[in-house]
Amino acid sequence: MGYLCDFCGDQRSLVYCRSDAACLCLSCDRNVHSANALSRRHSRNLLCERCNLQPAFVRCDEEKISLCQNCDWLAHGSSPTSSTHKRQTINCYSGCPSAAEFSSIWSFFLDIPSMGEACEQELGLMSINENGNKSDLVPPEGQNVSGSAQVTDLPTKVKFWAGTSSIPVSGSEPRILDQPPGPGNECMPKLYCPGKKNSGICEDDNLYDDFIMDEVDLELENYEELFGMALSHSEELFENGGFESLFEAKDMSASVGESHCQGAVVAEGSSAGLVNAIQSACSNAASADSMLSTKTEPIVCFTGRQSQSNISFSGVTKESAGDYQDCDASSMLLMGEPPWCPPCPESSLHSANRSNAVMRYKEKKKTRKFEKKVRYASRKARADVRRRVKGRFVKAGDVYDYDPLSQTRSF
DNA sequence: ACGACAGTACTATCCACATATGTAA
DNA sequence: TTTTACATATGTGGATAGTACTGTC
Repeated sequence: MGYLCDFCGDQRSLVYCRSDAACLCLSCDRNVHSANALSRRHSRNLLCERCNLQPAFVRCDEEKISLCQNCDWLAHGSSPTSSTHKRQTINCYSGCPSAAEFSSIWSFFLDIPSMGEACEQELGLMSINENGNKSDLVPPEGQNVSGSAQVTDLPTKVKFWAGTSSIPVSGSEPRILDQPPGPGNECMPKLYCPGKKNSGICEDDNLYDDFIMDEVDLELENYEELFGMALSHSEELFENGGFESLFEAKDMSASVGESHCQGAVVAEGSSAGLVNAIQSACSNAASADSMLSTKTEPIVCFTGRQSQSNISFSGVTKESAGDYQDCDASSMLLMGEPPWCPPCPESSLHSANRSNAVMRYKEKKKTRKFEKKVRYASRKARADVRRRVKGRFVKAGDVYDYDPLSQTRSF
C-alpha cells in the first residue's frame, strides 16, 4: 500500500500534480481537475512508485515500475546490469483523460495494476472530456507517446531579483519586478521534460521580446557563492563547461547592448531550496543544453515548491533550440551520475561516456554560432554596399580600398 | 610545479551616414 | 491638438588592435 491521496486521504495516491503540489488518487485527480478550465490545465504525472514523493520520470519496462529520476538513478545508475534495463520517459498529462487515453499517453498504462483497477472503477464510465475539447488532453501536438510533455501551468509565484548581490535568501527581500503580461508568463515556468525533441521551452520569440530587461543590471558576480553548495557535489561535472558556460552569459549580456532577458527568477523557497533546485533541475533533466550553454539571453529560473524546487536555465531561442537539443551535454547529464551524487567507485563505468559527451559538447560549442539580429534591414543594406578603408566607412567620394560591390580599389 | 612564449579565440572600436527618435516652435 | 523643423541618437559591416585563454616547452 502506497501513500494516501492528499485530498481524500482514503485512496492510494497514484498521480502527482505539480501545480497543486499534491499526490492524488485518480478519483480525486479527476474531481479536482475537472473543476474549471484552469485546473484542467494542471499537468500531472504518475507518482514514483518507489519513493511516492516525486513525479515519475521514467518507466522501467523490465521491472514494470515508474520511477522519479532519483530513484531511477538509485535503481539503474550504479549497477551495470540494471543500467541496461529498457526504460521510457513518462508523459505528463492534463485534462481528464479516459482509460483509453491514458493508454495512449502511457503505453504501459495497463501494466500498472493499481492504475488499471482504479481506472476501471473510477474512469470507466467517464467521458473523455466534459466539454469534448480534446485539446485539454496532453500530450500536446507533435509529441509522441514516448516523449514527455510540457507543464503548462505552474502556480508558483515567480520573483525577479536584480543587482549584484547574491540570491536573496532568508531575510533578504528580493526586488520584485512586474512580470510582463501575455504568453511570456505562461511560457516562462515551463519545465523541460527529458527525451523530448522539441522542448517547447520558449518556442515563441515573443517571450523574449516582451521580456527585455536591459534596465535590470543583473550581474551574477557571486555565482560560485550562490551555487557553491551544489557545485561541491557537481564540480567534476560542471567544471567541464557547465556552469562556466552558463555564466558566460554574465559577460556577454554586459557587452551586448541588445541583450535581452538579463534576468533572474528566484523561487520563494528557502535557501535550502537552492540545493534542491539544482538537484531538481537535473532530476528533471532541465534542458541541460540550454542550461549549460546559455549565452546570449540567459534566464535563470527557480520555481519552488516546499521541499522540491524546479530550476530551468533557458537561453533558448527558436532558432537555437534545435542546436541546443543536439548538444550532447544533456546526454552527459543523463548518462553520468546525478550531479548531486558524490563520486563513487561505481561511477567509473560512466566516466568514459561522460568524457565523450563532454568532448562532443565542447566541439559543438565551438562550432555553434550566435547569429546577430539585424534590426534595420535598410541600414544593413547600406552598410553592405558602403566603401571602406581598413574596414572603416569612408566619406562618399573619398578614396577607398574596399568596395563590397566591385571588390576594387579606388587607388 | 611554475613561468615564458606562441598560437588561437574573442571583443571593442572605428568609420559615414540613413534613419529613428526626441524636442521645440 | 496637430504639424513642421531641427537636433541628437542609433545601428549597420569589415578591419584591426587589444585582451584572454590554451597548449607546449
